[in-house]
Amino acid sequence: MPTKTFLLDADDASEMPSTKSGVNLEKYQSALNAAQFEAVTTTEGALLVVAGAGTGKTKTLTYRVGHLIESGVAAQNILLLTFTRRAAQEMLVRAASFADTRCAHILGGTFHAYAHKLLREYASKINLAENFVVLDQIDAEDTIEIVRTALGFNKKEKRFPKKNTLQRIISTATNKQIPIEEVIENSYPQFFPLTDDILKVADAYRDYKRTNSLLDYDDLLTHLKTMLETQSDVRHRIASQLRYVMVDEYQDTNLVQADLVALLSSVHGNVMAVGDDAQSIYSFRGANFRNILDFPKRFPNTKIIKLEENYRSTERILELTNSVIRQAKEKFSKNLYTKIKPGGELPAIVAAPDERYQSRFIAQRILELREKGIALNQIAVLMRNSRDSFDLELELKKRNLPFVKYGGQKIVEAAHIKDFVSYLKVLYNPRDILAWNRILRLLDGIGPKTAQDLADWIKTAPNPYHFATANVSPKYLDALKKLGTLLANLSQNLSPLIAVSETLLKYYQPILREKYYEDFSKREKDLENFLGIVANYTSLATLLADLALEPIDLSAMETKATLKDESPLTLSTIHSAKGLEWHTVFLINVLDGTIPSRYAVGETESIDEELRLLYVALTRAKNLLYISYPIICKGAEDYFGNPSRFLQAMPESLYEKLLLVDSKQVQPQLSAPPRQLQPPEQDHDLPF
DNA sequence: CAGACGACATTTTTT
DNA sequence: ATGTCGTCTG
Repeated sequence: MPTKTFLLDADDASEMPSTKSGVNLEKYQSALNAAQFEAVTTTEGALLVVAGAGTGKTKTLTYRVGHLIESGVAAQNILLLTFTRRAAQEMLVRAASFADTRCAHILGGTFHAYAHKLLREYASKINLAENFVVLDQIDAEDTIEIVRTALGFNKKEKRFPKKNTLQRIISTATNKQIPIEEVIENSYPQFFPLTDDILKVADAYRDYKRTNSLLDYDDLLTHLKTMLETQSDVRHRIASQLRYVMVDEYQDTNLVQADLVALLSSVHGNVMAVGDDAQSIYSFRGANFRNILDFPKRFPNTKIIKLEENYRSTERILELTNSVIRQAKEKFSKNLYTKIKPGGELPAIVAAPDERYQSRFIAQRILELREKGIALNQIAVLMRNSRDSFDLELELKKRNLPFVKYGGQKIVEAAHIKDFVSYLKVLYNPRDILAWNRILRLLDGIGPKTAQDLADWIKTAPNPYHFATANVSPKYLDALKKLGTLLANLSQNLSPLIAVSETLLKYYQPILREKYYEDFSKREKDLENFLGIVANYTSLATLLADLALEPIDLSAMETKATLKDESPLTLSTIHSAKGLEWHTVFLINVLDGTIPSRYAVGETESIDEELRLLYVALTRAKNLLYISYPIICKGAEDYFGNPSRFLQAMPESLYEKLLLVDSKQVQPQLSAPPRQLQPPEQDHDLPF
């Protein structure tokens, strides 16, 4: 007998929180200012909160969750989309502590993670294998390489774009929702004559993903969007459940994500976006700060609330940051002010003779601050590029200052971790062609071609672990059999996961030593730490999904593992510092060409984005702010670096200059001597 | 066809 | 400093 589904409309009348009856609003009123309070209590309809840096954006979201839960809304009816999982968890823990433990159970996470969850659930609705594989960026590049080679473009043209360029072109087109031709024309004019071939690669890549059930990051969003657009019953089911949808960092969403927000909130229409157009720093990922301006157009009758009172920074810091954002060509109407932190120390601009001096200055200043009782975890060093801190890291290690670094290479992107994870992937999904490809090439005598041939066999083999039935040369049959038997045995019993991993590590270790003989011990330590992460998981599926969707910073893992007592100092890229704050912030390498990045120079739009990036960095500081750059930079040849053009445009009254003088080499002062800083006592061990 | 070696270019930021 | 490409050898 055929069964039909009858969809009931959301029953608002009966589910409605008994308006504010059970909620003690005084608690909220006393903790929030008027604008924040309004944002928290405006629960119905569309709401846009334009929140300047440090104006209590997170607090507002946190309290809003608390308020909804205390009003009787069930946790599974609230969705909070954030930029990182870290951000979501922090908010939920906070909400749980002041309001109700149920706060911890609301739906949420990143767009990608939430999309992933829904797609697993509804995969069958869009002809997607339930055990589809999520490709991280490296996987995506490797896949593109496979189709590129299959198309023969690897030898044909000398200057054919490389796999990561191809990946970027394709991804940019998706994220900005523009044709690939346009991306090439705008950003990669040198490849314009090859447009047709690039399009062929893009098509082949899409087909390859579809036949092999592979989804890259962009697919997670676009597949969900397509599903919600075309399957109205699914959309209705999902959106009915989501009575309240909240989106953090809306200025960094792209068009696809904006569409998703609309689709997810299409039944109830209770959607809140929080963001700051002045802090939009992800245009390279398709984000457009104009999205936030378009929000009211997309959702008619949007109520707009502005948060402009800053609680984070001192008046001196705010004056400087306000002047920075005023340099933007596209102006923003924002006027941050402070009532509670008047005055303060002038921010300092530090011209260090070279990078070594810069590092010594920072290390020494941090030690002084610690003496004064500022905890290390209240201090951060920020930089434009992850590698800008290498010299400083050496200095910090030398002085035994513990630090955690965020940004830069992700643990799963390191080749040896990727190798190891591939074994796990093959256990999870024996048809994971990409993972097979990787681990097969680790065997002696198997190169790209043989690996590809074997992968083709695996695709249809009745038992992919049973290589005896494959038609392979005896040269490597033994090695294959050994691998196959190991995997077959492990797949019989996947728990405990940590035991499986240890067995695999034993198998992989000799390969690792052979392949990376130059630095295998460092890599072995990485793997050891990685097993520590694995130990927290019981489900292989969850582990693999988390690795793809919430990549862990390699060095963060490394340092966390070695930390003992003192809570560490933070080193972070500006991008990874979003939403965070510290008592003291150092921003290093503020050079023209670094920030603004030399790749951004030329276009007003990208220069503005670099300026916003600087703005984000400076607005992280609560009390002390140091901006530094080396005068002499090292490269193939040493050269004179120019301070960032943004610094040169700052009014001189808003900062003080700091000149570093080595205590051993007292130099004659040229003009009025700025404040001097004494170098460390133990400088005798420095190479001067 | 695998693997080693040398030339060459190439360097953001992240889910 | 690193990865990628082409070329050569076995």
